[in-house]
Amino acid sequence: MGKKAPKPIDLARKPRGFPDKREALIHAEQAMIERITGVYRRWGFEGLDTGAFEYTDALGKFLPDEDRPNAGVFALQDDDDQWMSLRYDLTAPLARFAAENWQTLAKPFRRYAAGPVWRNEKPGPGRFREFLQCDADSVGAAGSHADAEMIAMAAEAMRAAGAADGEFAIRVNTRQLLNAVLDGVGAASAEVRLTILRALDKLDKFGTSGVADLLGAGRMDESGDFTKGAGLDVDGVKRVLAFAEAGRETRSDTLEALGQAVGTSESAQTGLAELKAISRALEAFAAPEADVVFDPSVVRGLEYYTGPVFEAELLKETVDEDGRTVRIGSVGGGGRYDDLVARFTGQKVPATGFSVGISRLAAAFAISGEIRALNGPVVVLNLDREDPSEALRLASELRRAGLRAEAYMGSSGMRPQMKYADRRGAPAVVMVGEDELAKGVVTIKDLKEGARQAAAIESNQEYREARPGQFEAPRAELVARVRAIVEADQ
RNA sequence: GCCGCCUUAGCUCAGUUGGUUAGAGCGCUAGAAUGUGGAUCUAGAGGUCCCCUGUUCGAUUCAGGGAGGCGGUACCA
Repeated sequence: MGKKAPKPIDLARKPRGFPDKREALIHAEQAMIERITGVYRRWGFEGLDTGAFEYTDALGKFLPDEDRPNAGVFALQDDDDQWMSLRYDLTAPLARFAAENWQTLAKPFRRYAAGPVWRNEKPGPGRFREFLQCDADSVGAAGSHADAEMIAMAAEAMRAAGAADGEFAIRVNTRQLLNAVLDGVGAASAEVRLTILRALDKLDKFGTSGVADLLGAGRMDESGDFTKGAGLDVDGVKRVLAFAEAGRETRSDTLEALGQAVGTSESAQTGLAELKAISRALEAFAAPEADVVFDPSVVRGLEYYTGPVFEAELLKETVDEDGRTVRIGSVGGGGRYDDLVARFTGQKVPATGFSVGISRLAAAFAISGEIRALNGPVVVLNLDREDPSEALRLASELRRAGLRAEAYMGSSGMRPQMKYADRRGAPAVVMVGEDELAKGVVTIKDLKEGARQAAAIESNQEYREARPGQFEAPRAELVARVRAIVEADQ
């Protein structure tokens, strides 16, 4: 009795979709944000941060008097019983800010923002309930050249985030053309129109036959679950598919193909004119042809987009450590939302914007093993358990010279201290014991070099005598010798 | 939400056709090694076999229910 540890009171567990992030991931995400906001700033956008919470009605949907105020968003009631929600994107808070400060802003108001957003949805690979977005928006900018600017800048942001030639594409479409097609097949009810749009959006996922099923009777997924379709007849399915698959290699070829697939209605003409204007502007921006494609199957969210819509897709295949291909797909998106600010001001304000999903992009890089562990600090071993002063002094000296260094703060002996340095990824270890103090030297061990040399050593005895990677240096040379190791290691 | 699969040591997983002491590899701790990380050898610690109820002389194993995880699908402003 009494030997076992007491039973824990609480389980250490974490809600799904709220990821813990270790150093390598934190650095990767922050570097990505810095590079992308760098692009936004260079294009003339200014920073604006807003708080995590907004009043629920300011976010537009999910009113607090509905049955489930928390569906989709995380909501709670303030002291005065008003419902507040954690922001689910950075665009809705921007619309609120722009409306509140409209009189004092230089128009168009061009701002960028980066930060966490929250969605109360089921998480999946690369999908979280708390994740980082990095946005740019122009509020008060009408005209296709403003949309084209977003698109060209999105491509540049993707490159800045680390996607190389051919590893991503910005896929562009416009709501006007989608409306033309819906009208063309006589889809009158909102329900059927929604179902058709959702089916279209899945072209890259399910292919032609899967989308044909969804446009017609319905589709069975691989677990046996059935999704009801839009109920179009054979001719209707054919016409929608002909439109969806009008995408061609080049933007001008796609425009030509679309001209035939989309008819002559007013919205068809408007949509084609939008894409043509975007195409012209993209050439002026010198956006590489392969970066931006026109793709009629792009739909995006159904709530607030009113004109051009676009999506940043990671084309590079992401393979996890078990060799399985993980589907990442869209890592960003945007479009024109001319009605969002009008909710607050009553007056129509044209706006267009773009958002990069930092967390998903970083997750994609992490899954395929591209995020490397960072070097740890130089560790100064503490060999005098009675008085650690010498170790503290040496570590301070290294820090003052700008090196990342720490004195060992635990209570273990030398072997565990070496092990600790190894597991921290320390480039070097500094040792000063009685011998060194007496001789006025420091012992420095280059851990990476040591491991390299030790790989060739067979016997224990030889290993013990070799002390690979280790050398003595005059105390005065401490900083210079350690710096040489650290710098060689980067 | 709906569908499928899964849950045994810190991790990855064997196994028990219902039976007495439930295993491996990795990791961890200690030692070989008298101030020295990785590799090597030796020893050791570590378990509510997810939870509840039922069937049974007996349940980690069977049945029902629940929870959690993974995947698909729906939704995704």
